[in-house]
Amino acid sequence: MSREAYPLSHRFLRGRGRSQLSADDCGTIENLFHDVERFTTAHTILERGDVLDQSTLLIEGFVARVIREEGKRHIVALHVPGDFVDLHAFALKRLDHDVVSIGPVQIGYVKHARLEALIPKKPQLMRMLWFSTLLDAAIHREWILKLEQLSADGRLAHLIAETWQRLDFVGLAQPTGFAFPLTQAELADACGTTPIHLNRVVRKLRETGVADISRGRVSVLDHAALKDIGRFNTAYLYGQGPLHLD
Amino acid sequence: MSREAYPLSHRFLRGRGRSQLSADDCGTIENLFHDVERFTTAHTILERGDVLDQSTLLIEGFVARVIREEGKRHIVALHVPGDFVDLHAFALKRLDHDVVSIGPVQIGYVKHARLEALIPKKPQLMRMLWFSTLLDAAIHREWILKLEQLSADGRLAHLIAETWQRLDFVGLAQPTGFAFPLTQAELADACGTTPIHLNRVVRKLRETGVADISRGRVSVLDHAALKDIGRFNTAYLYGQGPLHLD
DNA sequence: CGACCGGATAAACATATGTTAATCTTGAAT
DNA sequence: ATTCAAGATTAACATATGTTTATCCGGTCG
Repeated sequence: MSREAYPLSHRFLRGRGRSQLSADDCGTIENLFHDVERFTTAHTILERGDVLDQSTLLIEGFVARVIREEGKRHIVALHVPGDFVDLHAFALKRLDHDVVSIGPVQIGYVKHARLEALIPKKPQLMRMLWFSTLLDAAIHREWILKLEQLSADGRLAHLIAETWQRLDFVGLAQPTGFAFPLTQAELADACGTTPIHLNRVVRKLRETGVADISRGRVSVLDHAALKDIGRFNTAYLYGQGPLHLD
Repeated sequence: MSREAYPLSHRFLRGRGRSQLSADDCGTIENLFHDVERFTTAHTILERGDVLDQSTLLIEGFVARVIREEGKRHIVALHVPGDFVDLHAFALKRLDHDVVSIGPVQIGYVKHARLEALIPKKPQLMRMLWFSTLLDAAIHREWILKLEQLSADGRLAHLIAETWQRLDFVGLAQPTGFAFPLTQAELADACGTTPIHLNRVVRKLRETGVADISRGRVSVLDHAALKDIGRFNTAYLYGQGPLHLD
């Protein structure tokens, strides 16, 4: 149904207030995209400093927002299908970070001029677009909290719990876990630690029967323990209705 | 001039694109606020979970966005005069964190209904409001980066450099430093470390002649060293024009 | 003037994490 | 099947940071 009707955008805000969009709005969004692109391998989609006249919707796969400094890579955000990855560029115009694909991805492009034209015509839709950028900011704040509060094992547990929940919003989580193509080095970049130490943590989670991360897949074995270690509370994701997981 | 004309809002977006607001827009903003409040002492202005029908502009002083967990306080954002502290509540409706005053503050309140009414009438103004929430998100990302990348001395140096720059945008920085009422315990909450360790760092910055933090004031002695220690690059603040500092 | 209190400073020790260097697995390519 | 490269794992050691406890300092109030 919605999946067939909106092949590009059916996951946008799913589980987080998509129902507040009218069928008309959903159609408007679906038709915004003038181009769709696929990458099968790791690829830098957008570069820091780029001045943009378009924004990017993630349709399939994972992308990360990355800042490189002194030979190191730091992941400051991770996106799942349905996320409007750099809608913020609509107002900011230039990027303060790179956007890179992790594993195979499919993305859609919208010209800012087309968004511009919607402001007076579709105020409710614009509010939902604004809302989606604020969800990103709420996730940013939670990452700040987890980095201030938790040590490496808590950070990894939190990342897993958050990603599982976000994938569940858009129908891509299984009860046993989820597909997740990040390498340990990339997980370390997202947790603010080193690959060596992250490996210690991965093994510890495995040995304690909490979760198993291997071959591009996360298997969650003890959800309660995972949420406890990561101090994960779903409120900041602003999900609607009952959650499938738990 | 603008200070007298807009006593509440003259600092909003100053140094960051305020010039893109028409005189009409500036007047509209100034007249949005139905109430102004002062607190002379530490005070919880808004609480996590609150459902809001209004948002808050910081007119004078400092406020922090705080998350309390397990007896500890974590500062996930810090605001300076001119910041629309919780404009994001306009779209999110409920808060995922507390907002607390640090030292004496003055704040103004706008009803969401009044903002709502502006969407169709003042599209350019709405875009600037959206823009201001995206600036917050850019700062969030930089905090994530600094927490992932830097150890405690770098984090503190970065916080000082960032705050100095943001205060300079709104005309509240001096060439020698700035008034900053955070205690060492609060600085620790903002840097993700303990008061004891933060004290070590404060002393080190003092002993090495980089900066002196005492009696509610930051004195910057060696700006180049400070920026270097904190890996501070101002680009993410999206300031306009030449910078006074440096 | 003295007492008091929040904040700052300090020492000693335990632990998480970083660093360097190597080795081991695994899956893809030939 | 063999080779190869990328990723994962391990060990040994150095260091930053956390923890606990105590002392010191400076302003405020009686």
